Amino acid sequence: MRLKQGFYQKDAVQAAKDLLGKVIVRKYNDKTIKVKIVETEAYCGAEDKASHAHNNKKTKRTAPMFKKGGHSYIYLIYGMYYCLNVVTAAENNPHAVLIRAVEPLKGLNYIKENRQIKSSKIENLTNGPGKLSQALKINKNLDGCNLIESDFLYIIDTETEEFEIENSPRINIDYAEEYKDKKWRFFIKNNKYISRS
DNA sequence: AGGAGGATGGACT
DNA sequence: GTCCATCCTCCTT
Repeated sequence: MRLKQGFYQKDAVQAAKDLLGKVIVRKYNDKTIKVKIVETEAYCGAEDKASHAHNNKKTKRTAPMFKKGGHSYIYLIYGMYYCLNVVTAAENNPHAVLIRAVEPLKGLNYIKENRQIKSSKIENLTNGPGKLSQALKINKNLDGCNLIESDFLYIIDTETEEFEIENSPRINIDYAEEYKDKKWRFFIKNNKYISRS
């Protein structure tokens, strides 16, 4: 079942944990890809120095973070890769969850098609934020889209096996001063598709 | 198993 | 001009 508006009306830390095990559905050109979320990071409102929306900084790029929970926030990083975030909490409270790694469930052939790499290891296809965006053909066109209504990108809840959640500091946010040690990265314990241990 | 180097572009000072 | 919520390949231990 598709996650509804209510699911997203919570702070990013809670949402980052709740999103683990949920399934992202991506459709384009009559193709369907499904992947399970196995690793996330929470970026928490105006106080969080790691967040693009620190001090409520609202620009063309960060505007989607200020939307009501349940929208996407997609930005270009290092000139080459896109990162997919799920906006949470209330309108004008810029919380978002970065999807850092996913596990392929359906459409593996399409994922391989979208990811041209030498390595043939399945784990290397979607175990990082830039990788999974490439695998799912995620780009600026999907920035700010409504995950409750979109036919191209949304998240569903399915029967999943029990799992344990581990946490750690977030990746590559050395600039965030006292916020860089917050353990706001969450991942499924022992899952082989996480970006790093 | 881990580091160097490069690719590449938008946002911001 | 500098900084990035990154990744890939090739190289040395």
